[in-house]
Amino acid sequence: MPDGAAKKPSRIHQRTRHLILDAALAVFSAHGSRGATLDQLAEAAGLSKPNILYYFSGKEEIHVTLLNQLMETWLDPLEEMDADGDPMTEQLAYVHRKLDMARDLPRESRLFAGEILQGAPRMHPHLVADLKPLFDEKCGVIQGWVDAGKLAPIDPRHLIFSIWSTTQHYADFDVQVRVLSGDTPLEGARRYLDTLFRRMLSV
Amino acid sequence: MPDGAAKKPSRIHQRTRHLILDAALAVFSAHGSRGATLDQLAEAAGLSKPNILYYFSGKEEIHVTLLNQLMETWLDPLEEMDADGDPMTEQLAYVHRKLDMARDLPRESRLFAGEILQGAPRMHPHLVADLKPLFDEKCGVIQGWVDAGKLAPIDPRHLIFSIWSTTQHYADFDVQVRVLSGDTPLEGARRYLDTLFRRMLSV
DNA sequence: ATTATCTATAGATCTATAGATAATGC
DNA sequence: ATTATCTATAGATCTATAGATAATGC
Repeated sequence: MPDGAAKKPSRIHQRTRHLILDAALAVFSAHGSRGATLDQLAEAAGLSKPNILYYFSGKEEIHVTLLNQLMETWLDPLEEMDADGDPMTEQLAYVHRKLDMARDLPRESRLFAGEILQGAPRMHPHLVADLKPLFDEKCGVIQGWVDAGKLAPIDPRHLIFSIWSTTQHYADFDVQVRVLSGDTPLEGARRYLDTLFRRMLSV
Repeated sequence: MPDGAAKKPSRIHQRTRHLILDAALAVFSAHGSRGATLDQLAEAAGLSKPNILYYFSGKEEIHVTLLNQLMETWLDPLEEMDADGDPMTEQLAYVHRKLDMARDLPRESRLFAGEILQGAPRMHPHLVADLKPLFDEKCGVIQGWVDAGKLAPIDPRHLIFSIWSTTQHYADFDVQVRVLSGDTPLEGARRYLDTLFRRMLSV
């Protein structure tokens, strides 16, 4: 093999990697970084423990890989907020995208929540390097809309925090939400949050 | 000792129990149920491992004791919501109490969040037996205010969820909040949330 | 020939106990 | 006398490796 040529991963290799990462998402999001064991990963992936360690150097590498992939997914909906769009429409669309993610990607939401809850030991650099610049940019956009009188005056930072917290709540605190509201209340949540932010931001 | 007479715990016993539980709150909230080790508990409490097990039958009992105590603390601010008070004042006061708790009891907030995040394996019965009835009662109170035209029409359940999520966010996602907003932003949070719920609930 | 997988197990970490000793309260 | 604490370590659990075998791709 020539110098510097990357070894092309086989199709089986790629498929098994995905299999392991998907199993790991389930296990890590349900039991936490420390609660997850190689036994559980192997069981969930339908592989032996040594086989998992053939694909990843260890439990920690699997976890870190998962979190790195997640960061991109997590930034996407904020990136889509369009400075040239209608301000109110853009905000409500962002709320809806985040709520869709709470519904469709609850394991990812809980994985992220667990990491932040414990002080972001693995993700802290990502937060500073990737999330912070995007956050600042979008805060600037929102502040611009406020200054132009197109949104009611608010602190953009806290607006974004409240959008994150209210939407992710339905994924992260799912058990509690179920106990308290009986049914799966995502339709009601959508109506409520739409009203909440519409009233908040109307000039 | 007569039949059925409880053995009176000595003063040292009570003090050491508290010492252990306080250390455990720090360790469990920072590392999760599985991430916390007896070594860390002993270190944090300044005691030997066997001494800790002299006071509690094991790690699990310490964790459960912590969560049981927490449930009461956690219900308190909701219990204070007064059906005879002024509706808007009561709602905003509740928001402020919850935000005070995020500031003053962040470890408790994170301990609770971690437990719910992992499906409430220990607290689920408490949620059903203690939280649900109180939640339903207060939802009824809020619905009464809405029906009487004293609050704007909203679903009380989602209102409460949004108060919980927006306030606890400042404790549970503290690291992220710090990275993104630079300073400790609790004064700004108070103003923002006051405005948010005032606009939401104004008739 | 190389890649992918397994069984068996070594080594590390963590929980909990055995057994001895010191401190406290009648 | 009882309560509280310690050192040393047994036993359980978990991560990772050794070494052999099966499957895949030139």
